[in-house]
Amino acid sequence: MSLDVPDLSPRRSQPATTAAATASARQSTLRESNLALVVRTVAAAAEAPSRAEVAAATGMTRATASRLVDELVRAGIVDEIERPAVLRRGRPMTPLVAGSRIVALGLQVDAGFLAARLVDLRGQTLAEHLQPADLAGSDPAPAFVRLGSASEALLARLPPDVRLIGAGLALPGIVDQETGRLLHAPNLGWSDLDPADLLGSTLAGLPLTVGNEADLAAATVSHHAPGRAGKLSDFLYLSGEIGIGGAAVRGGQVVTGRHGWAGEIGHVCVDPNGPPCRCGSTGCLEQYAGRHALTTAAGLTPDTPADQLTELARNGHRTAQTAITRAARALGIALASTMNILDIPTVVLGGYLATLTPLLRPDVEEILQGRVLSARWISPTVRAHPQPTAPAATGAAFRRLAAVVADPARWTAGPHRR
Amino acid sequence: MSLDVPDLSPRRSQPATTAAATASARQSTLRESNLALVVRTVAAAAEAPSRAEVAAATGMTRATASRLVDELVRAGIVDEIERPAVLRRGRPMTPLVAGSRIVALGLQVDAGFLAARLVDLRGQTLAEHLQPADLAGSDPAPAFVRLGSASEALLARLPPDVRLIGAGLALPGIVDQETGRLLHAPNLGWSDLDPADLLGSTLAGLPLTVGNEADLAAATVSHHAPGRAGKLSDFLYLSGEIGIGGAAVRGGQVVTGRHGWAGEIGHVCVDPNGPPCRCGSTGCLEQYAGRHALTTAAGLTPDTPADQLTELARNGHRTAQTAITRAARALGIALASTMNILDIPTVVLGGYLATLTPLLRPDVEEILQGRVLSARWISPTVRAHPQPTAPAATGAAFRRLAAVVADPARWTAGPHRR
DNA sequence: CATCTTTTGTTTCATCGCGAACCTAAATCG
DNA sequence: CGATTTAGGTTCGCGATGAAACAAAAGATG
Repeated sequence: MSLDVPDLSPRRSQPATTAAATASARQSTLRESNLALVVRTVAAAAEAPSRAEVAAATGMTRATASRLVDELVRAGIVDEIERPAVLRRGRPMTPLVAGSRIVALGLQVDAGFLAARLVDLRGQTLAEHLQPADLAGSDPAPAFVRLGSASEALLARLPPDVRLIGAGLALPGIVDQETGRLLHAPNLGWSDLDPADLLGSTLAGLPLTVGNEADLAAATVSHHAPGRAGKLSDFLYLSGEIGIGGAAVRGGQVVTGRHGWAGEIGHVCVDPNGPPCRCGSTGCLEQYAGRHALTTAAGLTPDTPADQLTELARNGHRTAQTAITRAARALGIALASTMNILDIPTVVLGGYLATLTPLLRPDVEEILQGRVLSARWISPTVRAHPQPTAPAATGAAFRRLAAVVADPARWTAGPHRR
Repeated sequence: MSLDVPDLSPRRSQPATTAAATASARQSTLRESNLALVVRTVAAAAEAPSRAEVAAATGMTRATASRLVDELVRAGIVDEIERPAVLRRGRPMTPLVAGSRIVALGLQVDAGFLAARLVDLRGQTLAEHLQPADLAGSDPAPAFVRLGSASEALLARLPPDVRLIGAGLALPGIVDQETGRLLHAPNLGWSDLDPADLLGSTLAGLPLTVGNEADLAAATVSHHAPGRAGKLSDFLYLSGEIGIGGAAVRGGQVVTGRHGWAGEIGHVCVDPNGPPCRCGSTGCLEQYAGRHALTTAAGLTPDTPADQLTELARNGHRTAQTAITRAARALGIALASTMNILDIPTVVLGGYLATLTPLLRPDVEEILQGRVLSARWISPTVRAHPQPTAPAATGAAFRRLAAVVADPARWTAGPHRR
């Protein structure tokens, strides 16, 4: 079961059908697979590799690797860059990197801001548009109109030779993966709306995928760029502005679940007799470690920044300390349950929780050590991952770009499939 | 990302390596993939298909399907069976089924019994050996010796033409997937031992995989036979004799986690102030809904059978009713957290919990409806799945046989790889 | 400075696996 | 008995990769 050999088995991306009615592999499938392997290899490499290095890394002959690279270069999915000044003996190589003319649009709607960002296959931001906005309880339509015109402005300045391959949208709520509808966003007070529809004509014709904010933010922790893995490939991710968004990453892939509703660690029950949550349940983690819950428990205004809370606690502010201890305890309990379910002993805290990590970590790790079944063999760890603004917008773009890495044949000039 | 096209990408069975250093696909890979597809198709089919039907189901030409089937028949992985009496017009077909001469040995050690079972690729039990045993707190060595001689007896009576492809062992505890060691089995009181070593010479040379009992029992819920999916492909599974074993199944695959420690739903925290658990934590689900906890709370002896408990509760036995309500409440809380993490709204209760399901279900489902975020769109359901004796032994055999379905080329006469 | 060595990348040809078209086998139907 | 229908085999061409020789472009060396 663990061969180091390619697996031509059918994709299980959609719910498994009853029978094993999946397409067989043919010669062209072989080529598609190897094209994808070359793109993955180029994208994942720390240093721009040559054709020969790609061949060595993949086990292909130089001939095959070269043929495939040529096709990818023609399609703009891989770029040849200037050869380096430092030369070794032998014919100088032609360094290969991911194509900078393959671009996706990443969008994010948050309770506090709107973001639109253009990202290329190398993971670099070409242009972005960020604007603060107080959207909690607002009418959704104007927000999407604003986001649409921001996108338009970005796209207008795009050089003519880039290929815009799609758009991704991150939303802080429950999204239906099939239809792309936002089912419920408690912090915004929005329910059952179709973002693709509300964004309107701006993005007409551009394929749009909608996803959960925490899931997409987590993707920027696990990946520096599309196809380039970060240091961590297995971790739980918690982020939150008002509530707590959660995601689980396994093998570098975000665990979205069949409908896209997995990873809601913020609504793991800490204490069934605890305070009521907006979600209708009681004692959810969010009610202890959410920003709102935390600042309120500390006797501060809801929008007190995290570093101020940290400073107060460090200077002996008793209620602040109690609130943080309470949050740490809740985090420990909820994360322990999550780790027992998922076998992922690493937690990454993002957003304002990243700032609080030094205060939270000792208590959380102690509780995890006592409550996680496998702690005796692998000690659970908590770490912070400070994010740039609107990481989920980048993550949304990554998700689209990852499709090019996974199946580049769809974007080459080759014979069109389906 | 969701094409109905085979995916030749490398297996991610082992932890993702840093770079994308995976083998490229070659012609032989194509063949291996299509061989596997044929085996899957034959194994999954409800009615034994002909070569032509295999071709139609997979999208291959009849020529290709026929070639591949021939090779599989030669290797004994697929069997041609007698043509049916009822004939249609045209040349009669040759029905194909999974090979009955490919056999695996499934073993299970439980606190209450030992089991050894020979299962073929069709999922049928060829022979089995079950014996009661009170192993809690016992010395592990004699138990494995007994299991070894039971296996020996089974293997001795095996016809000479069968191919024994391996053995699987189910244990009620934490197992290290890499090494196959049992790290900790609280109900047995065993720690850190090597089952392959203790089973000794009997199975020498036979590859042995060790797995968690609940994970393997869940595999028999999701699959009727190796490669033949059951009705459910996404569910949480709970079983327990003394404690509660848990497993999560997603897309027909048991979610084992990176180290094999996932799915420990029995140790999700229901109430941080609850009773202490053997695992070192407090308020685990097991302490409310485990058999021991349940019978004790009902004021009965620990080994009271489930149907007797049911009868008492139905006849108005107050403490029995209270105990069951308490268990249902705990199940609701723990399962709600699990569902929020995994996006799997179906629970299957096995073992003695299956018997109690009629009493538990109303309360559990009501709590789930209130605590699961996605319940408004998909209502969580609880169902029972009564199992035969030692289901995990069958599951352990299935796991080995599934390797043949996944990669039949390793068992054909073709050129040996690696 | 001419030549050797080394490494990259290309070209040519053989091999292998699948698809397409045609052919044979074995049954029912008329 | 021949026509029809369906299962399955045979032959040949195509496409993709591998192997090996070749061409290119640099430093190393005398």
